[in-house]
Amino acid sequence: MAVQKPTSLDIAAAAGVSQATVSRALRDSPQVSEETRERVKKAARELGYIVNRNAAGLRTQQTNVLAVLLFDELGQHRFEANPFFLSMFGSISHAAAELKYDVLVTFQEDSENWHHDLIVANRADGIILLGYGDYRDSGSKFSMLTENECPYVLWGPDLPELKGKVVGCNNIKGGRLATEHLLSTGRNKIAFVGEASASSPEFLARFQGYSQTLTDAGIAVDPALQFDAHDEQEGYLAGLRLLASGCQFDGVFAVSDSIAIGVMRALKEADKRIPDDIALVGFDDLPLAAYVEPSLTTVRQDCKMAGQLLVHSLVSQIHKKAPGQMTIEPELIVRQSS
Amino acid sequence: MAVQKPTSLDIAAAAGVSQATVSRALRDSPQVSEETRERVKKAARELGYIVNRNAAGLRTQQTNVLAVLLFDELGQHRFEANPFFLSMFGSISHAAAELKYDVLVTFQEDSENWHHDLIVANRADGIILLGYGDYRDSGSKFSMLTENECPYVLWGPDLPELKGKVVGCNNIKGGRLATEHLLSTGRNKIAFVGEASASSPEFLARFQGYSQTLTDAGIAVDPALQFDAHDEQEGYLAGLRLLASGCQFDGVFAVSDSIAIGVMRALKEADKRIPDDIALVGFDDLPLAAYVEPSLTTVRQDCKMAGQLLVHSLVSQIHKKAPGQMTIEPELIVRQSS
DNA sequence: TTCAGCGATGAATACGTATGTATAATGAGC
DNA sequence: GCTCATTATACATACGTATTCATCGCTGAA
Repeated sequence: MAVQKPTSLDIAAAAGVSQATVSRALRDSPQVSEETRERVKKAARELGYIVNRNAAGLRTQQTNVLAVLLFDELGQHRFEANPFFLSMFGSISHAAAELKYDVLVTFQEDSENWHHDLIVANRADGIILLGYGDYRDSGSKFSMLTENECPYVLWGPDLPELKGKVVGCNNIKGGRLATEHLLSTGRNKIAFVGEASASSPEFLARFQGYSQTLTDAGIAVDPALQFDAHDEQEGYLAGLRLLASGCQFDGVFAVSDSIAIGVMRALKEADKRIPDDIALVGFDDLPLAAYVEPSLTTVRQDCKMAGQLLVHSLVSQIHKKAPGQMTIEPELIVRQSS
Repeated sequence: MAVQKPTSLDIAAAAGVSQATVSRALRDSPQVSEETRERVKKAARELGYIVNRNAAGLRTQQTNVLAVLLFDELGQHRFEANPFFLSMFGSISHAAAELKYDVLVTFQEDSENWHHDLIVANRADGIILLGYGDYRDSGSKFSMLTENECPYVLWGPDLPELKGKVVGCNNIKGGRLATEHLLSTGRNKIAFVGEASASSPEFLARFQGYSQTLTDAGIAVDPALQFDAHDEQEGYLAGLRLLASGCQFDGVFAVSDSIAIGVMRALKEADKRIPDDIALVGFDDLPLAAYVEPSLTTVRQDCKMAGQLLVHSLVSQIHKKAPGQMTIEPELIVRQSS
C-alpha cells in the first residue's frame, strides 16, 4: 500500500531500542518505562507506523474481526426493504469500533451452507447472525458452530435451546403494548395478522402478548380474527380475507410494519377510514411507517441498543466472560393510524 | 476457534507429501501432478482444513479484503434513510465474494480523519468510499491515498481531478429524463429543488440536465423557480417558499426522493392536487417512493450494477489493470405523481 | 551408455509481530 | 563492599503460509 511501509524494526532503529521494546511500548505494557514508551510512540507517529494485522494476528491467533452474517433468503430486495437490520448494523459497527474490532460482512443466501460459515468464522473471532429466519430444529442447526467452539450470537427469539446466544426484543411485551393501546382507544374486536406458530417464534411471542392482554381484559381470543402473513403482499391478502370474512372488527394488530402496510392497503381499497372505522398498529417502526398515510402507530425496537448488546455479548463470549443484558424493551409509538 | 485447527503441515502428513506441495496443490499450481493434487485436496476436505488468512496474508502481503468506508456525516439516521447505499452495499458484497474478496465495513463520521483511512487501508487491499459528500478541493483530499499508492474508488460525480477513481450515474442524463418527462406531460413551468452549485457536483449535473432540456425546448431557465434543499425537511421548506413566491409552476423536479417527499408534504398542506395541479419527479427510487401518496415518479439508479462496477474497477486497480466501465445509466420510473 | 532436459517434489526461508527467557543496570540492606 | 531483589531492555523463537532454490527420477537424443 504505502510505498514502503515501516515495520516495528524500523521504529526500533529510529528510537534506538529493540523490536521487542517497540512492540511492548505500543501495546502499553507496564514492563517498559514511561520515557522509552514516549520515545517509541513518537518515532512510530513520525514514521507513520501501523501495526501489520496479519503478522499480529498470526502471532496472537486472533483477528480482531467480528463477522456479520446476513441471511437474506428473499434476495437482495428483502434487505433493502428491511432498514431495521441496517440501523442495527450501524450500531454494531460503532460498538465494535469502540472495542477495537473490525466488522466483516457477508451476505448469506443459503442458510444450510455451514461450511461457508466456518470459513467466515476462520477469518473472525466471532460471528453475529442477522435475519436468520427459520428456527425449526434450531438447536442442531447451530451445533457446527458450537462444536467448533466458535463464539456466536444471533438476533432473534428467546428460545431455551439457544440460551446465552440470542439477543432479542421482549416480543411478548411488544404484543401487549400494541394490544393494550388498541383497547385503551376503545377497540375490543381486535384482529391479529401474522403467524402464530413455532416456526416464527418472534411472531408467536407477539401473538402471546396479544392474546394475554385480551384474556386479561376479559375478551375472548377469536381464531376467526387471526390471519397468516409474512410480508406486505401477504398482509394485503390477509386484509382482503379479513374483510371478506364478514367478521366484525374495529382494530388490527399486525406483527410487522410491512404487514401492517399491506393491511392498510386492503382497508383503504375497501374505503374503510383509518383510524375512525378501524385502528391499525404495526411492529418495528420502519422509517416508512412515518410516511404512509395515515402514519402508522407501531412498536419500536431500539436497534441501536440491540446492536450494542449483540457486540457486547459476543465479545464477552470471546473473552469467556459472562454475558450481560440480552433483551431490549419495546416502545409504543403512537401515530395517526390508531 | 476450532478445538485444534489443522495446518497445512497436518494435511502434508495425511497426504504423505511436503507442506510445500500442499500449498501448491490447494492453490492449483501447475507444478503439482493431477494425482497428488487430488490426494491433497481429499485430505484437506476430510480434516476440515481452512487456509489461515493471517499467515497467507503475511506471506503474500495482501489481505484479500476490500474496505468500504461509509461517510455518514448526518449520523446514523441518514444511512437509515438512505437505502440506496444499502442496496449498493449488497451488490458490492456479492461482487466481491465472486472475486474471493471479503468486505470490511467502517462507518466514518469524520471525513477529515485520513489517518484512520490509512489504518483501514492497511487492513485491506483497496477501499471503496460511499456517501462522501463534500467535493470542494477534492483533488487534495484524496492525495493521502494517492501518495500511499492505495487503490480506491468512490461513488460520486465525474470530476476530472478524480479521473479513473469515480463510479457514478450519468446525472446529466438523469436530469434530462426527469425534465423531458415533465415536458411530455404538458408541463412547461418546471421548478427545480436541490442545489445547483459545485459543492454538490451530482446535484449540479442533474441541474444541468434540467436546464439543457428546458433550453432545448425553447423554455427560459428561470432562477426564480430554483430553490436549495438537501433533505426532506429542507425540501418541505423549499416547497413552502416556492408556494409563497407567487410564481406560477405546474411541475417540480427534485434532485432526490427525500427532497421530493418534503416538497410533496408542502404541496399537500397547501391543498395542491398531485399530479393534477402540479406534477412531481424525484431521483433515486427509494423504496419509500412507491409507498408515499401519490406514489412518486422518479429516476432510478441501478445500484446493483453500481456496486459491481465499484468492485471491478477497484480490483482492476489492485491488479494494475485498466479500469472498465465507470458509469451507469439512469432510468425513469413513472408513477402517480406525474 | 551418457547426459541434457524436464517434471514433480522436498528443503529452506522470510513475511512482521508478540512474548518467554536471559541479561544488564540499579538500588537497598546488611 | 557484597548480595539480592527489582527493573528495563535485548535476544530468540514461533505463529502458518507461499515461494525460491535444490534435488531426484525419468525420458529421449546423441
